[in-house]
Amino acid sequence: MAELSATTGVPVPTIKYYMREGLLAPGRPTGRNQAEYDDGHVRRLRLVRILVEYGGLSISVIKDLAERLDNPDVPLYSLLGAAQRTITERREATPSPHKEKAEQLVADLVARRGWRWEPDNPATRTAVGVLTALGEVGRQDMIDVLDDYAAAAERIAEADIRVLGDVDDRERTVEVVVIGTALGDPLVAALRRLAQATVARKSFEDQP
Amino acid sequence: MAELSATTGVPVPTIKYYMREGLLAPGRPTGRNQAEYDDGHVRRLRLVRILVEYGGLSISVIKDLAERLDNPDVPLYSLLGAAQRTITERREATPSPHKEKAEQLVADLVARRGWRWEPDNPATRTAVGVLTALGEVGRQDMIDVLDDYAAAAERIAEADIRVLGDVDDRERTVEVVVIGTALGDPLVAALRRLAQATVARKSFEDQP
DNA sequence: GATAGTGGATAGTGCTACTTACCACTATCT
DNA sequence: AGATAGTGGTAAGTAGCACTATCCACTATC
Repeated sequence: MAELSATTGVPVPTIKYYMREGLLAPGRPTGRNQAEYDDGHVRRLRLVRILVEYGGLSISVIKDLAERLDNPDVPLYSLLGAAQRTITERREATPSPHKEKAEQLVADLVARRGWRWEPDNPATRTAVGVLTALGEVGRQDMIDVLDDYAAAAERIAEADIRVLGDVDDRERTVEVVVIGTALGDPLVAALRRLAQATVARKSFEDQP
Repeated sequence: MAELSATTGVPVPTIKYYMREGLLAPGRPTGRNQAEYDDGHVRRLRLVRILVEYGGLSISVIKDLAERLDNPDVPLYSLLGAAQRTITERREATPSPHKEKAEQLVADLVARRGWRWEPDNPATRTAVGVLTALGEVGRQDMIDVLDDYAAAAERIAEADIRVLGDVDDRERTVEVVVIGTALGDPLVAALRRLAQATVARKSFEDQP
């Protein structure tokens, strides 16, 4: 276990805690108080750390994900959907006229883009929630650029799926979805900031 | 105060708490135990709630933001930068060969896109951190689509700046930056998921 | 044979974002 | 005019989370 801790940089008590919580399978026992950990443990531990650190996922969500990953009866396609759904946090907006407008906006956008309309998808709810909030603070201008956001999102999604196409075995596929979803978000956010800094400077220099 | 609570949906004790923490200015006193709250209070309270709920910002970060917003001596450009930086969380990666590669990747990307190279920008650090993590779990394939991500990010940033160009007064400008940054991230993330669902289905149907 | 480490369990920690409880006082309803 | 609910202000308490510390009997290793 000391070795597992050393190669991943995760403290031993934390590893124990993850095992207790079911995020990490126990090692193969080689004696009364000895167990062996293999490469799978290292991979899983790294995955957990990444999801916690960059994805900001809670331990219970990761546990849920880990359980599905470890259960061979769960078919791949449902795993992919579940992974996506689990990672996305639900954000209900309280009913209001703004919410209805927001729902219409999302429905129209989805139709315009030829996307699937999935009202129960947490991503749909989050989009509605964000647009509701924008409506409530009167930021119509931000709602107006929604199509640009959507086009950009589609481009990202295409890249995501391209990556997925290259992967064959089950464990890896799910790993890519989980990591890609959890790490892609902060990555896009970071790149957005970097681009903003440049674009902003450009347009402020033009008219200072 | 009951009215303030009713129009925003924030419980009275929470409003008191926010005032104590300096996120919200006290009302104009009209008597020994009575005060008046105006539209500015409603706006600010909504802003705080949005940043907490969708932006996932901590109270102390929001306090920092609120202080700058309320201080007329802080020039606009520094406020914009501060807002961006405050909202972005820092994510240091521990030194490793992967980290060096990641730094090189980001530097190259920035150069390729003609962006400004800002090594101390938390967004740069986050990008490096994410790429380091990807390297550590051996997800080279995800690193390969970085340019698509960057192109999409640039498109989003352009939309962001376009919105900003339409705003004139100080308080509103900062509000747009803060809200746009804090709400844009989850919005993009949600749209990405929606697009993924469609794109994935398309490519899985082709080869089931 | 001393020391450090093991798997396993329970209890404790530090942090954050609120909530509760209390105060003296006052607006408002009846 | 008296009961009731609400006010601003403050101090103390709470719930949840992600660990972290302590303890245990035991064992591998120096």
